[in-house]
Amino acid sequence: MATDQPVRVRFAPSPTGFLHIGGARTALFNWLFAKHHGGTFILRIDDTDEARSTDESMRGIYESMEWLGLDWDEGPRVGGPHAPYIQTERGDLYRKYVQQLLDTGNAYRCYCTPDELDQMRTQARLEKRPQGYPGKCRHLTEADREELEAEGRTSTIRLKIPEGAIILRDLVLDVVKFEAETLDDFIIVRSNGSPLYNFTSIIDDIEMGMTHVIRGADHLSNTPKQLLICQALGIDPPQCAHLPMVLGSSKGEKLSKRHGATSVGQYRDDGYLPEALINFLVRLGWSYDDKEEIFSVAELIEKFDLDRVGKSGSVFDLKKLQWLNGHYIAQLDLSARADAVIPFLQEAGFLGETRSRTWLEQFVAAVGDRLETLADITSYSYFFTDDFDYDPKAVKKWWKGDPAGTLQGLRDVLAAVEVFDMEPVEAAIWAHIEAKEISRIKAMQPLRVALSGEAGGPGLFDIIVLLGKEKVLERLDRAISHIQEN
RNA sequence: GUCCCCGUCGUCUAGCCUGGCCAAGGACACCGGCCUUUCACGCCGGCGACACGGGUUCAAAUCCCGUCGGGGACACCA
Repeated sequence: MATDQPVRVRFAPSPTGFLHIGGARTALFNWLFAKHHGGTFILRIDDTDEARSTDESMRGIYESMEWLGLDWDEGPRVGGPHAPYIQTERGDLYRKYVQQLLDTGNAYRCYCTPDELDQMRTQARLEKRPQGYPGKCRHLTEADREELEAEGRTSTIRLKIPEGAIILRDLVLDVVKFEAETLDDFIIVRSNGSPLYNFTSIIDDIEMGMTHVIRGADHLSNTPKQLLICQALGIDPPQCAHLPMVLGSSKGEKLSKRHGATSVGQYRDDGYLPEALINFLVRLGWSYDDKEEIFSVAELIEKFDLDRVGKSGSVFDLKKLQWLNGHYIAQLDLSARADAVIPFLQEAGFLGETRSRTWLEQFVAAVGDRLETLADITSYSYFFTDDFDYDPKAVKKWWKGDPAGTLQGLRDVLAAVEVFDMEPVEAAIWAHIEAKEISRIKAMQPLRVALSGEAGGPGLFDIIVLLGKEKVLERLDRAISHIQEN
């Protein structure tokens, strides 16, 4: 537990699915911790469950981490002094530790079959006894073993749990005490010879020189087991820090699909910016002070540390993510914002006809800070298509009195504007309004509804200029006849 | 059931270690107002919490005990 050593931390997902929000938060905390302390951030793939692990998941995880900007100093694709970083590729590296455990009497072979184990568990449950392994094969003699093996039985290897208390000094939770007797002799090697997570994970942590293990609180009950393995091996374990859970609702449930999107990739596809997600995620369990809410990655690297991580679980609040996202989108300069928004416009089929880069940037500028997600850009469809309806509420409120007459007046004025630029258009409309002695709003809003179908949105002159003279007159004619027909 | 963790506004949290500065601060959301050609932004204001019960103390959100509530883990999953 040499805390004066250079920090080495890891994120060790199992590739059984996409990168989950909770996993991303864990990865982020590890990454920030490493960066803050000038240490090394390692990505390791804990895929000892070969049945559930897929290459696709692995690629998805890399991709999501790269998108978030969580680059790893050692790990798959980049290599490193402890390569390979994929557990199933680490061969029989674990074997010598198993042998040592066996030789020192800290582990033993168990010949119970899964069926027998299952029965014991069911029985224990019925009798309301602890459901852990009762230690049946713990005291087998050499002769017993030979007999069992002669029957053709294969064996798993279990760790022999000693007596006494296990004291965990957690960087987040402080001191947590476990009684060894409440743990059972758990399996560290399957009957087919492959090692299990609780074993490989801590062995790799040691092999790879991790100074800290920062992971979700859902791993807390694994920790005493791993500590015991270290103890049996006579090795100093890394420092632990258990992060509070990310919850899905105020009911305290673990975040799941029921509460909305749970994968990092989904948020990317929904139009969230990585910097917004990072900022949001970091505040789930970590705070800096009683004021600051918005942090750039650089600031986080400077400010993040484990001592300001809280203990209680936090609910994923989409509203707050949206607010942050809106903030970061507004932060983007015009060109970057246009770039960011293009894929979403394409996806919606709005960029079919050629639009000039200039037009696009003017459009994005007109939309301004009205976006909470990049995908929100598609709600401004009337800039791209004539296929829109008049919002009934907008119609009711703004097409009152003699709307057709009002619009006709505006149409005539606009038709007379030669150069359809902002200044002349604006001047013409102002002049018309003054001449007619009507209030601005009573001319502007009906016009807005006619051009966009809506009562809100970007500046009206922006809309007019962006649409162009032809479109504007066309839509005015359409609105006028619509009004007359209804 | 057993073991472990957690418990401040609806939500994220500051404060808790080192009791008094807290008739509990900020942020999101919500509500109202201002700004404005609309919407949004922004600004101003409002609503709103120490789970409960004991104890210690001159004084408790802060320390102690208990209760209740929530969660996690109890696999030849990770």
